[in-house]
Amino acid sequence: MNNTELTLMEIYDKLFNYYGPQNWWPGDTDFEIMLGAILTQNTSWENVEKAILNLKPYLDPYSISKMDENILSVLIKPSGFFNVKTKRIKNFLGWYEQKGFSVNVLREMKTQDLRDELLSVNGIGRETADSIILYAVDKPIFVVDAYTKRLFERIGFEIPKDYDSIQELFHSSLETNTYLFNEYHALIVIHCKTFCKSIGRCENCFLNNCCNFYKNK
DNA sequence: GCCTATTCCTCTAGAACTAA
DNA sequence: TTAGTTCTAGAGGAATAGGC
Repeated sequence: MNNTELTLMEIYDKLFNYYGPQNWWPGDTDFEIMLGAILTQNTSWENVEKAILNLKPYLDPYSISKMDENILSVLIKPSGFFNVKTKRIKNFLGWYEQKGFSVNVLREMKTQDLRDELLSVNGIGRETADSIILYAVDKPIFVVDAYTKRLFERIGFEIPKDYDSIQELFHSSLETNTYLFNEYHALIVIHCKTFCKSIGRCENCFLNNCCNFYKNK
């Protein structure tokens, strides 16, 4: 149910036509993407890039898993929450080691099983788990974040409160396609950073003619 | 057991203020 | 008036505590 005449696919087309392909996630390796998914929690991507730059000489799971926690926390300091994130990275690597540090092992798992296992790791929540599954493991799962809720609520969709219900809304409305989910989430992020900020820049937004938030201003 | 509110910690954007 | 600096509120995901 929604209060807009547009479908989720039509909104995707509008975003894609305006911004073009985003080709996320910005990482050189699958492992870098996984780390980035943890480091980007509560932080802007610019600061994550600084932390990843510090980690570049050690960017393989073996090196990071052996690294002293104090050193790791210093290296990831630019991304904020460095003490918390150090523990989360170590927890994740403890789980990843059981998989032989192999992304191919993850690819062979059923998506739901993989997600359940990731969520059982202390420090990995829904958004982080889904980001890893979509962008590092290349499995089709829609990543929901605060931008997603804000954008579609403003447009006029009746967005459920809980994460899984929002995700189900997208899964049931869109083709199950890794590239589509990848691009859609990236486009939502860039749109919310450009126009649909907490204080919206609606006057210049190309979606304002179909946005309830703008019409009711 | 499930749901909600609070806490954690740091950065950023924007507002407010000061000095030239 | 402008430029530079300082201050403040808000954003962000996950864990945890507390209430139902």
